[in-house]
Amino acid sequence: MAKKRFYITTPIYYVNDKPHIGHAYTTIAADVLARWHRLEGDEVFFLTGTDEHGAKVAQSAEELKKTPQQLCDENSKKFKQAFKNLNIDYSYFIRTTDQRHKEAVAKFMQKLWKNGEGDIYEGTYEGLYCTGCENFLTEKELIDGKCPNHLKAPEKIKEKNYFFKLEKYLPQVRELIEKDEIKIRPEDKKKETLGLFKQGLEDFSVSRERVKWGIPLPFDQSQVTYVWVEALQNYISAIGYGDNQKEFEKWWVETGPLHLMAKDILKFHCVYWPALLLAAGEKPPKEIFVHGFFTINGQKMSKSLGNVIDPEELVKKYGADATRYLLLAQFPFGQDGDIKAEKFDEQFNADLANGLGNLVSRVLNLVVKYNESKVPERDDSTFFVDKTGMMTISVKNGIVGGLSGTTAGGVWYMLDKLINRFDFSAAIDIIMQRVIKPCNQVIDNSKPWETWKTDKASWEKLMYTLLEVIRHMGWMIRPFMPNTSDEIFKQLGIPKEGQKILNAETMKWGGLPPGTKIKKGKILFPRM
RNA sequence: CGCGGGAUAGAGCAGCGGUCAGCUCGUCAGGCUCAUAACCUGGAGGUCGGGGGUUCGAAUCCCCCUCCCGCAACCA
Repeated sequence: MAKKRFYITTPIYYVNDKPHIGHAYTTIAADVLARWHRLEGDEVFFLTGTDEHGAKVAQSAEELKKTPQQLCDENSKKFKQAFKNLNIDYSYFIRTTDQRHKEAVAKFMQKLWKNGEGDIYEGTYEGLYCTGCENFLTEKELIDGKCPNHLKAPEKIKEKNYFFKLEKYLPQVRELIEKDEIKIRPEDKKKETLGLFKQGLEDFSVSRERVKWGIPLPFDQSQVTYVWVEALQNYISAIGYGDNQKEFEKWWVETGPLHLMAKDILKFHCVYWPALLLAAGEKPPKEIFVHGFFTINGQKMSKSLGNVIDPEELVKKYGADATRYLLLAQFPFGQDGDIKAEKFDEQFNADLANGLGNLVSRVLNLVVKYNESKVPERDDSTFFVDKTGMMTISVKNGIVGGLSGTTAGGVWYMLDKLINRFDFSAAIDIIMQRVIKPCNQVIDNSKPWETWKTDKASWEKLMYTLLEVIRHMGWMIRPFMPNTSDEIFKQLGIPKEGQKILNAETMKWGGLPPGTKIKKGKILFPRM
């Protein structure tokens, strides 16, 4: 666990929509990674924010009789609030209407333009324009050749646009991806990206003439920068591009970003963005991780189907910690997965109430009942072996173990490996299978409710071990469930624990001082 | 042949060349009573979508087929 820097981003979310479960999912994952790295002592910059320009926002604002800026302010606030409710600890929340971002974009675009010598050229954009929407529509959006909102056929219109010479950079970007210098994960998403190259990619327009709500091109004020092109630049404007070279060097050049996102915006991030950066003379992103989509009860999540899950409802029902846990536990992070509302209740009860919560409760209760709430003396000579002969909880080497045949420290080792591989659901499973389950087994086999009377020495060994395992577990779940982690430490009587950093010292066996007065508190997760 | 993914116990998922194919939920039968009607033990339940091949050995690699799903400039 070397001390290093970690720069992680989520996409910035389009304010024309209120936060839904997908936004929450990506952001929670990013937060877990950020927290994990902070625990390891890394210096972390975790960026998220809102994307606020474009015709759609302007249009919605008009319908609501508001200025675009008003609408953006309101909706951006909703995202901030949603993230606060989910206990997201970002370093910086960028808004593309921030002055700083606008200036950075102007500088970036100017660099691409280079007084007409650069990689931007004038061209014509032709599309189907609906005067009602004041927007271009795609063929796909039309119903019977008509705009679905205004029920009339759009006109074919041409406008002057500036285009980016994407084709010039394609070979270079492709090579960078192939060599993993832009590391796209999971592997199948890398394949999918390379597939895009095979299918052919064309230069794309970077400006809009008719759209007013946006950032003007520095070299042609009559045009506004295409939202996507400008939005991508948040990743550099937020860390000082153009106005704080030192910070920019530190995070972009020396550290390099990990862009986290869902697969729908793969092309923008894996192709367009690196190409734009290269054209501007900047380093391409270091790593891009693309996760999957939800389906709800087997159906695609969409507003028109009305099956969108509001993260607020989940938080209201389960609390922030459990919501974070449940979302990440559903399926492997890199893949698509189906979500069913009943499954949340099911897993909440199984893992959190009956598993984690009940374990903490039963262990602390034994201490309250049979040892006057005091942590017993420590005894490292014991280790417990379950029926199959697997070493389940080992204090032999002073560290929590948990896997047959592996060295002590197995659980920590695996957790670190899995989280760094973005395999959150597997990491969660390790905690359930290798920590909580063995503890329950050991308790049942050892019958501490009898031995406190008949064999106090072995009772103490057992109980110290269990309490110390719970302390470790408090650390293990910390990135996923920070509040619960705090609460566990508090109940163990060591509230300061949560302020420490995870390292060889805190991970060592025996961090819980014997004699500590535990404070059995509220039930962590009341059953649904 | 547009690109990509998937098909494994009743349900949801892991495994991706080699211990009896695992886990969670459900189900059946026991046990325990410290705990949030919780926990523990055991059982039933799978010819790993179909066919062919490679291999000493395949759910795992290759080929073909069937069926689902996503993407192809709104949207995590």
